[in-house]
Amino acid sequence: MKNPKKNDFFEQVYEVTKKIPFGRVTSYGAIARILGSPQSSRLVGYALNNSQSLNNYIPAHRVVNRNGLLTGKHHFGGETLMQQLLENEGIQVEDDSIVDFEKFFWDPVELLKH
DNA sequence: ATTCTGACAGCAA
DNA sequence: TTTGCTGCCAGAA
Repeated sequence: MKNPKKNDFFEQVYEVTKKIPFGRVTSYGAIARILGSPQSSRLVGYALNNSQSLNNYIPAHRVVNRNGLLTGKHHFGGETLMQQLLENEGIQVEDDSIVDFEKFFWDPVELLKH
């Protein structure tokens, strides 16, 4: 995934998101950071939004903001769909916020070290 | 070509 | 502690 010049930013976001382990979550900022643009976190959310129209399965529900808040839940159709997806993976969600967020947080930087 | 818009993050009040 | 403003950068219009 180290090919910043030819790969689309969006595509890189998808790749990282797909590699989020089951039952783990990460943040928009973490993804932006791993792509070399720590301040493009907004673009990450923008990309995930676009990903819904793709055929690829992208676990976008595993991406939340830095506080573990389900800021993008409204883009999952229902009001509780995103939450249910997370709970289905064993992640507790309370008041649109992930319980023990730090505990489930997965930093994409893990991909770089083999 | 120019303007507007975010599924964010950081910092100032 | 909570609320609000600002920077960011790639698409869409």
